[in-house]
Amino acid sequence: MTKFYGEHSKVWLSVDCIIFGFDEGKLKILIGKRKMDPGRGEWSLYGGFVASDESVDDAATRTLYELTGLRNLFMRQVGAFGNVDRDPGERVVSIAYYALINVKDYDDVLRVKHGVEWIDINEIPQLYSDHNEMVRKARKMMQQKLSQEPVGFRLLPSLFTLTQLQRLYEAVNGEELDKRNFRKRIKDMDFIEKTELIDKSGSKRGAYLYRFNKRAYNEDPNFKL
Amino acid sequence: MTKFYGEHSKVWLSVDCIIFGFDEGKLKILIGKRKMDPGRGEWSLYGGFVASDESVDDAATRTLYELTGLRNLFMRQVGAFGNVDRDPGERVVSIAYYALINVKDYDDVLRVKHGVEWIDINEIPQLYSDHNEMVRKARKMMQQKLSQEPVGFRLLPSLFTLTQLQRLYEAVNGEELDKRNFRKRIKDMDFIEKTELIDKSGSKRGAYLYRFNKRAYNEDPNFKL
DNA sequence: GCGGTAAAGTGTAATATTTACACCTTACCG
DNA sequence: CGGTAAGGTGTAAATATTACACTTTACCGC
Repeated sequence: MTKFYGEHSKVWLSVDCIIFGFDEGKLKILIGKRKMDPGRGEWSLYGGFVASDESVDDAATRTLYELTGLRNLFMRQVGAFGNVDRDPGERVVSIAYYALINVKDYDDVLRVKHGVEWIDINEIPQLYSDHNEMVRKARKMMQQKLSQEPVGFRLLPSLFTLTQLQRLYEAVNGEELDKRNFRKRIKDMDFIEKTELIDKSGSKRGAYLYRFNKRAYNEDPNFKL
Repeated sequence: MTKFYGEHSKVWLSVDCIIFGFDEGKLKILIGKRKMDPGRGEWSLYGGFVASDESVDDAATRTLYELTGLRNLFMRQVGAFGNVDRDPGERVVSIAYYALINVKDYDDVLRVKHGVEWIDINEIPQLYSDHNEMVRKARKMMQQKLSQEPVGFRLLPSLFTLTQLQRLYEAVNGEELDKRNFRKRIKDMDFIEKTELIDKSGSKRGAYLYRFNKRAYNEDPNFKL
């Protein structure tokens, strides 16, 4: 047990998840009221402890699966949060991760069972411990990522309209975009493919549905939004 | 001790430092031969353990100070590295940090005492454990940071020539820049101030020395390089 | 003292990118 | 069958980026 590093002290390691979703034209994250001490009843990110036989990344993947029932989510590490007194109970260092999910993929029964809710990213209440800081950093990193790689699609259904895509980028960056300029850029990216399908839920006229072609992107990754 | 989280297991936490310096027109980092088991004799980053009474950031600051004798370095977290078997001895999760220092500020006696050397970032040998991965990620983050904020100056003396500054950005980004275009951009940034001082070490003619004015930058932060 | 040398310093034109902007189309609904 | 609300489309101006070459200066060696 203490073959090499016996003189040093150990800490508990946890993971906390910032799960982004896009719904009703708004960027949201999943938070819930904490069900255990310390901090019972406070708004909090969903998290869990890192077990001795799993990597930190695996712990995050497992925690995301526990909460959402979803696998193969887009997930990135936000960073380690390690202030001595960040957890009111004990010394716990937490590694934050963010993930992108399509809200429609999340079974609402499961959501209610875990007691979490989708809250507009601009209306996050005070959260347990340093979770607000985690959310801020996650949001910055996620904004950055979405402007450099075509991962925004992970927040949308596999078929989406250009207006949906535009609203998504507007919500993420907090600024309105010009419709014609936006569509001009989309046209330059051959891996955003127009289908023959039409969505009539958003308008009387109906809008063409598009799809992200990952294979085409890998061949010619000229993403720019 | 186990008031709340007794059923979960704890881990050792360490910090590892990627210390960037700029010398002889090259971007370098400090690495040394490991002096302890496991991994004795392998090339490695400099690191240390996180103590029970210090934050992870504080542990990194302390470790940087131990190695360099310098305080108030520019330092950023790279992330947590948490594979189960990343350390051949025990379960140790490590938080990597990168720092920027002016090579001239580092006392060479201290450097030799710790047995570390400046190695060209493009010629890093195989390192202990997952340290190569840490270096790769640190380099990417540092490139990104230098292109968005005026922190490159932390790698230079407080007075520097435009050629030095250009060589620095060339080394960081791995591509040559056009001298006239580069200087045009510098002229647009009022917080890069020309002094009346002249450096004659780099040329017969001598070049004007410039200085970064942090106050001026805070008032008008229009950095673009 | 003078020619060679090596880095410092300087401007303009062509090209590419980004921005601003307005009207017609379509299909449902009452 | 007129009103409505979202879908869809092109051009010109402004801005940003790139490419490019010669003069100046002071030291050094002869």
